[in-house]
Amino acid sequence: MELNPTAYVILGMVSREPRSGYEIKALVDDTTRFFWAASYGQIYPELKRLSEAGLVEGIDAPRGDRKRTVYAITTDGESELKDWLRQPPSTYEMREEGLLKLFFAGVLPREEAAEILRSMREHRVGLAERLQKMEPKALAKEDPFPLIVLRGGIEFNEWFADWCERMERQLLEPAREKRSS
Amino acid sequence: MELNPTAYVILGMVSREPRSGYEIKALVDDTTRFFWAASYGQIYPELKRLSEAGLVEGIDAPRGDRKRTVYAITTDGESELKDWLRQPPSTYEMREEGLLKLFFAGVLPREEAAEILRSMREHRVGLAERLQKMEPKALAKEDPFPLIVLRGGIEFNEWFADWCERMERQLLEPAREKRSS
DNA sequence: TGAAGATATATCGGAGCGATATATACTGCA
DNA sequence: TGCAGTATATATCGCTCCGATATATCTTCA
Repeated sequence: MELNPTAYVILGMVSREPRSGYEIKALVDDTTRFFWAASYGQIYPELKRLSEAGLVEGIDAPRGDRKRTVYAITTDGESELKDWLRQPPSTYEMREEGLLKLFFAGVLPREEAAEILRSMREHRVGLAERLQKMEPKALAKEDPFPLIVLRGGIEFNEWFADWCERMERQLLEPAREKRSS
Repeated sequence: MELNPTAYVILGMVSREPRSGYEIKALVDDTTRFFWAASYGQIYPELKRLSEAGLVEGIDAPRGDRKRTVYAITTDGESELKDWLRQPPSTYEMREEGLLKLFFAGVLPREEAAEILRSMREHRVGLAERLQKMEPKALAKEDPFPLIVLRGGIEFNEWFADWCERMERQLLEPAREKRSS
């Protein structure tokens, strides 16, 4: 079975209980978005494909007169999800405009280069706080893994913020030798 | 001036000396790729646009009979680059299949969930080593910023590897209470 | 009653990325 | 000398992804 990672996000999101495309999107935006996003343009077509492949099953679940389809994982879908979880992860990407700017910061005066690090730090501090506010919700669930991942995110952002602070200090400190570890 | 970040990668890469599209691509693959990639399909069209906008200047620089164009930054290009560097960074993305798998690892037995963390750790250790091998080259340049960024990458991967190790231990350690900070 | 916001599905355009096509030039070695 | 393999150089295609938006119905509450 050849599925893209987005398909597995969906399988994972419906693996505990059936959900609509809209609910999946909202859940993704609230949880995995920080390391794996998904848009409507991916979710709805993918739900159709997964349904045709027999990995999920669409169930009519209207709310009032507005029609609504929730998708439940099938036994085939479950084993597909588990097979994927057992493979070593293969996709790792990062896009960080801050690091890019820092990389080219040699064309700026030192003080302006330090400003890049200040912006980066501020952003990471804010992110860590935002994630911290999500902890109670994750703590309330019985599945411990979302909480582990969330705490990893918090720790990562705190590490990053700290690194920015240290690099800023190093940059502004009265230059002795040019560089030393 | 409305430019995408890739355009600024190019401006940055030609800001010290003129380079061909091929050289820019090779440089990106050797340096910024870990936090900002660029493909031929972006670079060559973008060089044309930047040239038309007067931010870079194409110069014929054939090697033997094979034609070749190197691009030099113009004064307009320089101030455009600096303006961009002075804006706070706005793009931050991460795609980490490992964290995604960990997020859903609750459907697996504990030992198999720990295996995800082992794969992730192994990958990060390898990455840190790869980056470490690039240090001498970065140290040889007089611009300190690529070195700072490189060392940040090393430290990040080491932090990540360490986190994976700690989480694996926590996962396998004789479960007392379900969770505690 | 009616405006605002939430739920629900669908689709479009643009950007990014990997892969590949096409040529020429250099390098090593049989 | 021949030639195979690799490096240089430019160009392009198809796919995925993402943000934005369109459309419609439902709920809330002033």
